[in-house]
This record gives sequence, C-alpha cells and structure tokens, in this order.
Amino acid sequence: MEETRGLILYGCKLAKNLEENLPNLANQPDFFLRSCDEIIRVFSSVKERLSHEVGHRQFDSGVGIQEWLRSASGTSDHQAMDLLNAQAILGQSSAYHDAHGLEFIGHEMGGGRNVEGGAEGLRGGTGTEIKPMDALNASPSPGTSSSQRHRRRKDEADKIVRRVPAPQMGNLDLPPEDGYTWRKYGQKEILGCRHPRSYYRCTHQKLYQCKAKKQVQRLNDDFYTFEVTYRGNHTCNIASTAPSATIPPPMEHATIPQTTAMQPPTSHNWLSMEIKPSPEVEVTPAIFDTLPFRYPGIPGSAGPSSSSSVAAGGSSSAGPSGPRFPDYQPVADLADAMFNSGSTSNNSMELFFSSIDENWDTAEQKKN
DNA sequence: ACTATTTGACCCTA
DNA sequence: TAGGGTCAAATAGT
Repeated sequence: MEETRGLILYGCKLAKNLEENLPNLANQPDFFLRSCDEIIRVFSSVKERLSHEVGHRQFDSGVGIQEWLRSASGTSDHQAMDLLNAQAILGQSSAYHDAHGLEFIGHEMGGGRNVEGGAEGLRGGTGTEIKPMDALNASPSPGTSSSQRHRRRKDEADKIVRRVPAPQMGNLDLPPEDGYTWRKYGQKEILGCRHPRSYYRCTHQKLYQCKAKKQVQRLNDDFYTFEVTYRGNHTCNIASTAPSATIPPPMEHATIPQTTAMQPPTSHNWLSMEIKPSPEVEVTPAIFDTLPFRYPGIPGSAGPSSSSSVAAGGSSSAGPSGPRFPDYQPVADLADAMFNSGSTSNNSMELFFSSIDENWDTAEQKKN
C-alpha cells in the first residue's frame, strides 16, 4: 500500500514535470515520448496494484477508491492526500495549479461525483481549489434535444473553471490570454453578479467546427480576478496567437482522455503576471537524482538506467524501514520526501513541485 | 471589403 | 416565468 502511494505521487510528479517543461521539449520529441511512456507505465502499475489491493468492487466506485486513498494515507498531511483523492477521482494526472498565475478550480466529469464530499470543498495550501459544480447531477439528462442551441445543462458535464488574474494596468477589459484565439459572441448581466459575463467561442469554429467556448467573468469580490469557464474541446488544431510556440496543440476528443483534452493551455506569457514559486521552499538538488530520465540542462538529473546517481544524491532520508521499489527505486525517495521528511509545509505536494520548479529555474539560469 | 465586437431579442431549461 | 446562453443585425475597426 505504501508502495502504491509512492507510485501515485511519482506519476503525479512526472506529469507535473512534463507540463512544466513543455516549452523546453519542443525540439525533443523523443524525450517527450519517453516521458509520456514513463507516466503511462507508472499509472498502469498503480492501476494494477489498486486492483489487487482494493479489489475491483471498490475500484468501480469513486467513493470506494476515495475511501481507500484516505485510509491509505496514514499521515498527518491530509491536504496532500485530499489532493490525491481529487486527482484520482477526477482523472487529473497532476495538481493543475501551476506557477503562472493560473488556478485550477475544478473539472467536472460527465457522470462523475462531487469531489468535495463535504461543504468545505478541497483547498490546497497554496490556492489549489476544487469547487463543487453540481457534480451530483450525474444522470444524463432525459430527453436529448436535437437542438444544438440550448444545451446548457448538458454542457455542465464537461467544463473547467479557472481563476486567472486580470490586468491591473492598461486595458482592464482585456480577457485573459490562454493561447487560443477567441471571438466574443455575447455579453450579459448576470443576476447577483456585479460584472457582466462575456461569452467567447473559438475563432475557428466555422472552419474547423471547433466547439470550444469559454465564459469570462470578474469575481464579485475581486475585480482583478477573472473566473474563466471553458467548455468543449478544441478541434481546430490552431493554438495560438501567443508569441511563444509553447502551447501544445489541442488534441482530438477521440484520441486522448477527456480530462487532458479539456485542459486549457497554460499561458506563460500573459502580461507577465507570473507568480513565482514560494521562496521559502528549500532547494534540494538531490531531487533531480530521483528522476528516471535526464532533463535537459539539469546536470544532476539521472537517466533511466542510472541507478547510481540515486544513491549518489545522498539526500535520501529513507532508513531501513522506508519502502523500496525494485523497478521504481526513485519512488522510495519521493515517498520519503513527501511523507517522512518532517516538512512543515501545509501542502507537501506543492512543496515538492515547487522544489522542482526552483531547481529548474536555477538550472536554466546557469545555462544562460 | 472583411472581420470583430456590441447589443437587443430570442429560446430553452429549471 | 426568470435567468442564462446564443443568435444575428448593427456598428466599429482595419
């Protein structure tokens, strides 16, 4: 059970790393493919382990796996495990909170369950928040209308809500840049909201039958924050007016899981409103020794077959009692870092990712 | 001329 | 029936 937990965390970390480093992988398709393979391999292993440890009966139930993960935590770090719970149920491969001012609020899966389970919802220590969104409306709407025009409730089934900072100078009405081009087709005053809601659809809707839409609205209590609701998948394969080529092209609905297809691209360039990782995070270069493959520009990162560097890292706090994985040696160190390091962080997941972020930044600076 | 935005009206769902 | 989402004509910008 400990090993499975470590594997889950490891998979999350890999996914997070991949996301963070996408801009640097544009010219390294081989590395990108290897990373994807590794992530798939890890989660496949997790799935097998869960099937054995929990049993198929519980696995079929979102509540079942949620309960299992909770009971499996055995740690005081409830928030990290809550995050894992949410990710497991939502199908998120990693904490989507990124370091660029974008806040993942929620992702509702069709027929899914409400993640929060309680009135409070989930809130990560650094702002990751999962907001209830009528997820209990799991049953498909009776009577499918042939009309394409008004399918409000049906569209509820797959939407992403994110909060992004609004510009605080210049044109305050600029909608948040997210890598795609949008055409505004409506604006409405919404009851109970101080600010109007704007409706956008993909610019390439006609050319590519792209059904992606988004709504942008300022928060009632925070003029400088937009709440952006994304609906539908981009099928246009044209991603961006953004200056950088870092935005991954939108993927076809049928070829990838919905959870991935629905992810709006991360903008790294929007008005320079990036939020740096928490400065109090301690930089631990040894973390890179736990990587199963080498990240470009990071001297300490090890290749898949480089098991020696793991030991050479010297940071492993895993004593004789620590879990060990024959095929995933780094997982032990990761698990230790996550659960046994005595960290005072409120969100060890965030702490861990932040550490990697900082290492990455440091390595990039050295390179330049 | 073409494209994007605005805005009042329409229509569906709850 | 109210409210939210979309349409489409009018308008503005290039």
